[in-house]
Amino acid sequence: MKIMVIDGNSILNRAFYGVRLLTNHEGFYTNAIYGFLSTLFKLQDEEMPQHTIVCFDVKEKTFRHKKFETYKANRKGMPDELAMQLPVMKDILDKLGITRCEKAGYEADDLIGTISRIVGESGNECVIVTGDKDSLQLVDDGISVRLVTTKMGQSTTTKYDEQTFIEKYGFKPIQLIDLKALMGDTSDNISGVKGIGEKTANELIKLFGSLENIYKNIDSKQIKKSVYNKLILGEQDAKNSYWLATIDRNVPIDINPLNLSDEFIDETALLDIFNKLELKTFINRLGLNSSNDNAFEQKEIEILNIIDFNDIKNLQLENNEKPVFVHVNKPQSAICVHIDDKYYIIKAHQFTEDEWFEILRRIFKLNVIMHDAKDQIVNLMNLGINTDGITFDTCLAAYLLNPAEGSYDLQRVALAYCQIELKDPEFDNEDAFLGLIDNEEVSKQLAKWTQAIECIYNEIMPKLKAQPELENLYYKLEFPLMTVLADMQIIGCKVNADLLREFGVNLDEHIELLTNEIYDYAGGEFKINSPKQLGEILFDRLGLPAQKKTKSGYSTSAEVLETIAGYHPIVKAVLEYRQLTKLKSTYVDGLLKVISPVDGRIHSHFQQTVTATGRLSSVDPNLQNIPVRTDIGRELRKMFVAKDENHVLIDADYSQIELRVLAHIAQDQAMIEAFKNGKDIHAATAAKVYGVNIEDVTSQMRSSCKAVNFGIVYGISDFALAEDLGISRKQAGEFIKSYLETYTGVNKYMNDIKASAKEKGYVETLFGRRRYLPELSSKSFPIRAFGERVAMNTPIQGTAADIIKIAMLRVWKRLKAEGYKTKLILQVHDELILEAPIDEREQVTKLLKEEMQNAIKIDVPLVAEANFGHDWYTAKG
DNA sequence: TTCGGCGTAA
DNA sequence: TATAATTACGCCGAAG
Repeated sequence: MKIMVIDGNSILNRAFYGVRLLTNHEGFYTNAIYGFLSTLFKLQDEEMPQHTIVCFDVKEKTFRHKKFETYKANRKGMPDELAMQLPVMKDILDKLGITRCEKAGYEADDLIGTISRIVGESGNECVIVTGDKDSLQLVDDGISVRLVTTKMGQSTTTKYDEQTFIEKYGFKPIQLIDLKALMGDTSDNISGVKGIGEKTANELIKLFGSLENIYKNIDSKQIKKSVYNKLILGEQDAKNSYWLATIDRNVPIDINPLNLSDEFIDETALLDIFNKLELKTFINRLGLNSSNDNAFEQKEIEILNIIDFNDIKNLQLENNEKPVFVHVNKPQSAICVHIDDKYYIIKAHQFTEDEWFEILRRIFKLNVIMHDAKDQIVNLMNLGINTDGITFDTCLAAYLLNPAEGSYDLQRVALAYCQIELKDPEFDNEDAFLGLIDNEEVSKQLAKWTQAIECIYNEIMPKLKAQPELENLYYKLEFPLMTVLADMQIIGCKVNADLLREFGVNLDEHIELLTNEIYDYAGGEFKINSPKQLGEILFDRLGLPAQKKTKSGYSTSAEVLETIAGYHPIVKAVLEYRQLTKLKSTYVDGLLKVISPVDGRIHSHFQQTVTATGRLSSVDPNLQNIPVRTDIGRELRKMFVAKDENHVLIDADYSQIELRVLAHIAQDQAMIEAFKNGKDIHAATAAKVYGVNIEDVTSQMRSSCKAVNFGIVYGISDFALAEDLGISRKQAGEFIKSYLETYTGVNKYMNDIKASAKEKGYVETLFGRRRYLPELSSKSFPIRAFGERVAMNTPIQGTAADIIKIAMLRVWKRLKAEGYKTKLILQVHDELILEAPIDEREQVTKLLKEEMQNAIKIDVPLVAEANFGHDWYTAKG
């Protein structure tokens, strides 16, 4: 008989850190469970044991802790993402009919030691599975260890029996205890003998065999004087360490490993659990799914390489209502079209350019479903190909179902929803692709990726339908918006490159002067942009008072430098240097790099599946953080210009959109009233909080209230407000208190939303955009507190994002429908920028303000203000 | 390559 | 108890 004993905690840990974080769509983490079961099933297949036992540590202190308080004292608890998986893991094992073994006061190692001894002594075979080398001491006749290691996400196991152990280590397994007694083990906080490391310990063991024998022969000439001294000094440590490192093989365990009943597998329960966890591979693996709705997974992929243009015609691609799954590879040079159960592979190099365009034209008339279609739409539209056929994007849907994932590339989504592991493409650039072009692998890989899209679609559709508001958001807003964003990306924004270069030269001159000035003050050259070197100069060499520390040294942030600017002229110079080099490197150089040589315009990518709140983001370059607050920074906006003298930029931005949204969501009558009366909200707030007439509000009072108004939206704390306003924490606390007494509705909303988030596990915007908040059930206070702030902020920021997206879509549609030449070119969270022919300016401005202000009806007016000019600097007003 | 520190925007 | 404001992107230096 063969028994397999698994160190549950050890394998679960390895699985957690070895498999990247996976969750189901509700945000419940599943990666450790996934990894554990993969390992378990793989080893069961390989070893074919009659029975499997999984041992777990119990939370309580063990007999080792009781004797030595320091034992494993430096161990940190499990992260919450892992802790939440543990009880579910145990439940799965129970339902699999696998014996679990736990005993208070003992570690899993001791249970394994005992079980393996009993099995070994009975003449049966025992295989131990663990990720912990300590257990190797248990290796004996009939007892082997499979040591699991994880490298780059792949787990591999090495099998040790007595012979292989001796070959590798040169001594017997049991002598590992002696070795550890000498060299110690930092991970368990076992001291060993001070000053003796791995090398000396190994030599001693090979010479004397055991700790006991070393001390018996302590006067032997074979021991060097220095080692002798260390051994004498550390004798007690060595003995204690020996005791700690020894696994107890005589635990009074509650099971009899030689008489285990046959495993009963509770299929119904397992099916339910795996469905909830969205771990479908295990459903298939265990054959739990008799109805077999994943027929396509088992089906051989039928690949048809299309090489003759006439074949395209024969495909009867026209007028096909059925969904067609399409995947285009990265250099747009091959496409896979999946209809019914066939996969058509079409490679560009086998056709003339005209033929290829015609093929694309036909394909994208079909009812096409893709993953991450926006960049493809951009490419196709640039080729003049109509993409109206595209009806669904699985990437966008995955984002809406859980916008906090961070990344939604096909590989990740396929793994999350279908447990399909797609290999990295071997041909993601033109050369590599041409090299492999006729390789059958290329076709196969394309087909597999396309198959994954179908699987995701089948998984995601019911989930989207189950949330009607989200479904509505998807079809009415996000999906159509994708085309708007593609359009914006194609049009881009014209940049005056000459002016930009000139500005850069100017900056360089100033930077040069500042650099020399700083070197003079510092008494030598150094990298001013290195916080490390700068910190040493300022705080060590010049002896300026350090304020804050970071993980790696002194903080040199602008905030810190400003407080010490009076002490030494170098500080001001550094601050100015920072500002100018920032403008030069990030903006001047950064923007020059991305001006298209074709049209002299910048084509930023507006990303739709990045932020957790529903906002857009902008990359390559980021046009949502072009400076505006300082005069010198704002100069950059003069470089963003309308296409010629017959055009202007029109810039409209919402006034206080987030506070307005807050007033509405919180149904705060006082705040709603203030907005309805068209008052300056910060001044109105000050008047109420300070109890004065609005005419008597000082600029000081207004600015304090402005800070609180901002802070409230972020989930304020007295600490942060105190920092911001430069007042005491107590004062800040009282200030917040009187603010919340003024706006009681806001106060109630903040409490209610936290309670509701905790209860439901998520928060929503006005339009049902949802964000899950696993942070709220964390045991760690900072993480929980973060979750609460996010709960307060996301509905506000997210609703504002929804609103401007609605406005964008309507503006774009009206411009098109009413035949304007004006184009929507940029969005900056609460601001839209159009490029308009001068003669359309007035009408289009009216249209723009109208659509922005009427995007939705809420209990406060939405106000948008518009300006225009030849460049962004002027248009911003 | 990847990470920390910093700074830009809403 | 301990922590200390939301959402992003990009550059530099330093460590790997």
